[in-house]
Amino acid sequence: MASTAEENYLKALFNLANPEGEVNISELAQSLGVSMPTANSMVKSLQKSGWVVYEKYKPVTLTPEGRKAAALVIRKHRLTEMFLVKKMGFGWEEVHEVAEQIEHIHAPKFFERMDEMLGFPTIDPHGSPIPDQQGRIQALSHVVLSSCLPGQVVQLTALTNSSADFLEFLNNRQLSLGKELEILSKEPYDHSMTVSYTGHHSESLSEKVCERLLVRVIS
Amino acid sequence: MASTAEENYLKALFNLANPEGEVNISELAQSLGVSMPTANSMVKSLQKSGWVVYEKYKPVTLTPEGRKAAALVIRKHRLTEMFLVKKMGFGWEEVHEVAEQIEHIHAPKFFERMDEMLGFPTIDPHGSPIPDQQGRIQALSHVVLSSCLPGQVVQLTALTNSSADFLEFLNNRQLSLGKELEILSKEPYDHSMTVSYTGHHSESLSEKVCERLLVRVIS
DNA sequence: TATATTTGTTAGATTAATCTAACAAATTTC
DNA sequence: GAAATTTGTTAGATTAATCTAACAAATATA
Repeated sequence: MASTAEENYLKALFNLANPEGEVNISELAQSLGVSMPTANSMVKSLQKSGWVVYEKYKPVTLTPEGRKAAALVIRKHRLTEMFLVKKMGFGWEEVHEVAEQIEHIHAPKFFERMDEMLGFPTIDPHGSPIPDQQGRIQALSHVVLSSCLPGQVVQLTALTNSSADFLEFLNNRQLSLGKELEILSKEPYDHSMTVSYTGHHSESLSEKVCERLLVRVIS
Repeated sequence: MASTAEENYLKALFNLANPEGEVNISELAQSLGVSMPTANSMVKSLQKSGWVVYEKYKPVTLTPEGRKAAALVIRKHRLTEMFLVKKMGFGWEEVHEVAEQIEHIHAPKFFERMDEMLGFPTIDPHGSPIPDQQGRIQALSHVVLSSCLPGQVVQLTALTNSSADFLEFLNNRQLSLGKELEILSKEPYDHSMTVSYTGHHSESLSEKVCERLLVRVIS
C-alpha cells in the first residue's frame, strides 16, 4: 500500500500529466514543494513499486496501476470535500485542507458510506469529477468563460482553481456552481468581461477570473 | 504539534498510567508494539518537548500539558467513534480501526462539527467518557459486573475492553449499552454469572466476560 | 545476601523522506 | 555551433522512528 508521501506523488503526477501522460521532475518537485533531488529519488522508488515508468533525463509517466491508484486517492479527496460541504456544513473554501488529510485514511467502508450518504455524487463541490471505484473518471465538457462571446448565456459548472482566496472572491459575488450568467460585454483591452446574473446587474470579471471559471453554454 | 507517533505515545501513557500517573517503559513498549529501546528514546524526546517527566530507570509521568494533549487525542478518537456509529451507520465493533486513523487529523472544525451534530455527547459508543475541549474527563462511577451479587438489577453502562471479538460476542447476545440485567445466580466454582434481560431468559456469562462489563446498580 | 531474572539503557544500524552542494545532460539563445 | 541557461542526477548529510545486540541496573528468588 502506498504511504502518504507516495500517494501525494501519485496525485501530483496524475494532475500534472500532459496529454501524453508525461510529467517533468521539475514540475513534480515544484508542485509538491520539494527539491528536485527529492522528487528524483522518490520517482525511482515509485518505479520499483511499479507505479511509474521512468528513464534518466526523460519525463515520468504513471503506469495503469499508478493511474488507478492516483484516481482512487483523488476519489477519496473529492468524496470527502463533498461530504464536508453537504453533510457537515463546511464552506467550499474550507474543505481542501481537511480533505488533504482525510484522503490518506485507509478505510474503504468509511468512503463507501460517504458515497452512499451523498447519493453517489459524480462531481465535487468545485465541479471536478469524482472518479468511480475503479478509478475511472468521466469526461466533462465545459469551456472556459474567457473563450465565450458577448450575448451568450452560460451556466457556471466548475473551476480550474480552488484556492480559498478565489473561492472567497466568488462567495463575495454570490457566484456558485449552477449559476446562469449572461455575457454582456468583453473588453478588448484587458479581456475582462461584464456579466449579469440573479441579484447582480453588471459584474465585471478580470481575465484572470474568467480563465478559472468553466461553463456550459446554454444559448 | 505532536506527530502521529508522538500522539500515540501520549495516548498510551494516558491510558496506562497507574493512580500515581506512572508508566513503566516495558508496559509502554508492549502496549505500542515497539521495542523497549524505541520506547526509551521516544520518551526522552517527549521529555525534551515538555510532554513527560522522566528520569533514568524511573517510570514515566505525563506533564499537565502532556495529559491535556493526550486527552484531546482521545477526545478526537471517541467523537469519531460516536460519529461513525450515530451518523454513518457503523457497528460499534467496526469503529476502532478507523478512529485510530482519524484521531490524528489536525482540523479543529471537523471535530467541532462532529460534536455539534452529535449534540455534544459525553460518552462514546462503548460507554467511555469523551474528554471536553479543555481535555477534562468526567469521572463515571460504574462497578464491574463480576463484583455484583445475585438478586441485583443492573444497567450495562460501559465496557473495559472494546475488541471487535468481544463486541461481536455481545452483539450475538443482544447485549448493548443501557440494557437492564437481572443477576439470577453466580457460580462459586468458575465465577460465571447467569443473568436475564429482554429476550433472554437465562444467559450464562463467563468470569472473563463479567469482568469486562461495567454496570450501574439499579436495585 | 548472592544469584537469577526482569527491566531499562547504550550503541550502532536501517528505512523513508527530506535537504544542499556539486556536477552533468539537455535545451535554448546568440 | 558554441555558450549560456535550465533541467536533472549523484553524493552525502539529516531527522524521525524503528530495530537488534550487548550491557547495566533494579528487583525477585533461593
